[in-house]
Amino acid sequence: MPEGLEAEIWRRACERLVGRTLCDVWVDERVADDGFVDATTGRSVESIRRRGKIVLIDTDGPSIGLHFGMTGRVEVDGHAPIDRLEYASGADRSEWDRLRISTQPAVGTGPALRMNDPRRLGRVTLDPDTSRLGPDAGTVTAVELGAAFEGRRAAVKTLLLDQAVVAGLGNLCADEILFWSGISPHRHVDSLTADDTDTMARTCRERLASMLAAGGSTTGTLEPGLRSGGALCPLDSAPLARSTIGGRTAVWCPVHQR
DNA sequence: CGGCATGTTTCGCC
DNA sequence: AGGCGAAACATGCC
Repeated sequence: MPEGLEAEIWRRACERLVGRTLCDVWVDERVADDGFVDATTGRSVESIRRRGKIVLIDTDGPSIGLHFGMTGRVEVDGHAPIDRLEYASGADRSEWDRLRISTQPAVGTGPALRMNDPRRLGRVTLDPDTSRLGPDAGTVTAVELGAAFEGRRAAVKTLLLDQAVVAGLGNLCADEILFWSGISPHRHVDSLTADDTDTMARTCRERLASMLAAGGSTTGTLEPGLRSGGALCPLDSAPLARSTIGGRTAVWCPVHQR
């Protein structure tokens, strides 16, 4: 699940931690920065932010960075804002827990913040470096997108997934943006017109807002059920195409995406 | 068993 | 020098 939209859903859930003190911190040391427990225990939570796909929990000490990899998810006060992970195990085993933090005051039993990640590609960091992230996909402007593409030649799909170009897009949202922009994922950015980048930036803002309201990156028109093969384009009923671009599977409509 | 999965980093090759 | 593609990482599921 974890694209920028899921990070935003979890950021909102984490806001209820503001004002509390972190009193009991446990972390899987294989996914955390050295000294994480000592640096965070006893700190109080001041604010929650998000940059791209990273949730930042600001304390009166360091900021905690949560990155979710492919299968990470979060529970706050025992509540999971997103309970079913696409392309991940439906199980929820405690041995896959990577972070557990109890707070004072506590709400209910169990940890106030819990991150569970079967595949262990997620990371828990101290003061994560977000300086290389591009503009957020949810608010990106045509000017910003044009500037980010300047001097680049790679396939547009590859650049949309590059967090230094635009921050927050994952494989599903990138395909969704291209689908509604009418642009093939194979197009190289040096062939895009000003109209193309304008359409893409506007589509980013509109579709991401709509998908966030609907529940995240699986709620697009190009929903996961259409990605397996043999599905038809919801716009013109042409068979959808699949190919590998930038190491990821792209799904698109060869008829209306050019 | 082989292949694939909402992600990032690293390593060579231009 | 820096962009680019493939491989690596780690684990579960179909």
